[in-house]
Amino acid sequence: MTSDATQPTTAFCQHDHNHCIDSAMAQARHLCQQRGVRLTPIRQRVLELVWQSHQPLGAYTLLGLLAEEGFNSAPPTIYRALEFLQHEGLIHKLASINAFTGCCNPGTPHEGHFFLCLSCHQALEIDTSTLQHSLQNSAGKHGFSIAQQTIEITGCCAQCQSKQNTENHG
Amino acid sequence: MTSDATQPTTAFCQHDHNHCIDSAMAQARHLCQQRGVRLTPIRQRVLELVWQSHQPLGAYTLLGLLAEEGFNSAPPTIYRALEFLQHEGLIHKLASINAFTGCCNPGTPHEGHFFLCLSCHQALEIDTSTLQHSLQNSAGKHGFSIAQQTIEITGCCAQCQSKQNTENHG
DNA sequence: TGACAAGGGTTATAACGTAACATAACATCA
DNA sequence: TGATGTTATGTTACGTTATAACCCTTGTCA
Repeated sequence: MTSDATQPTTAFCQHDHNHCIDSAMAQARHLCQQRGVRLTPIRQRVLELVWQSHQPLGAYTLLGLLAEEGFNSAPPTIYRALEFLQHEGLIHKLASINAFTGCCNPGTPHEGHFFLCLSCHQALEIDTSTLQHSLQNSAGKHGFSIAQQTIEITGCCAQCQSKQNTENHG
Repeated sequence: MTSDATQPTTAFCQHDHNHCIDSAMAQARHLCQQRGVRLTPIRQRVLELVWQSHQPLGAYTLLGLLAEEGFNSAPPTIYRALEFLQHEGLIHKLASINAFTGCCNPGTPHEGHFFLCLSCHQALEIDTSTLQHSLQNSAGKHGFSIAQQTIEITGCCAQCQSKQNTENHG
């Protein structure tokens, strides 16, 4: 098995993640202002924490992180913040692992479709326009009207695969 | 909006469900025997209950049903049975609603892909070979090796849509 | 017949999520 | 300015989903 294929820049690749965070936060502030909704300190901090993590975070993990910073929060607080962020399209929930991750493209409304690496636990949001098409096609055949999509594919990312190959052959 | 399109026979249509259950149970018994694994009374009853229900069942609902029948079970019992049935490909778990549903085609290993109706709460397992193809394609581009797929599409089934139309216009 | 594996019983608890009510912060307008 | 309504957050309690850990029973087989 070779890994010569050129790969797009994704969560699975080395990159300046601080840049991602800054830009995501700026975009979030912009969108909220535009829409006349309030990105309060808690909401903002939750979004930052989600973005800072290299893997999707659970609600209670976030709760713990907030507690460390002096936010005196109980579960409802965090779930409200997460609900707000989801509603504004700033984060996605990963139902299969009960965790949340930042949305890479919050400007345009879309469903979150993900590859989840079982090894490094990172989530890669994928663009699936063709997949979308065949789903709509299938829905049409059954007369089904689509509301929301949960598409979460687990497996092993390219990085982890090559790591494992190195270990096995080294 | 018209609803003239011919539709396949699915969970969303009227049909003799007893026949479904019988045939599913027979197939399960056959598969387990073939594989040398034991379809014990509890496992068998759980599978039947899942099939008897017109909508996916949660673990604790199943627990309640078993309790009514004198099975003196606690959560671990039911989760073990569900794990077994999942492992043998006899049921699927719907992660987005924490519920379980019978697999329509347990002989051939495959992933469960579902339409979930938000109105009648029924689940329709769909065949998605084209979707499969575009997923594999996308995975290939990212060097991602797929293990397991969670594809759960919520919305409104044809039956419920036409019911709602009737109500609105009647 | 005793070692072993598999299945299930039992207790306890972890992890995830929400209802309901109280309070604080903010806006706005007489 | 302060009465009022709205939105956001704090707080308590509890509901729901899932698993860890340990033990006992039963069947199998050398």
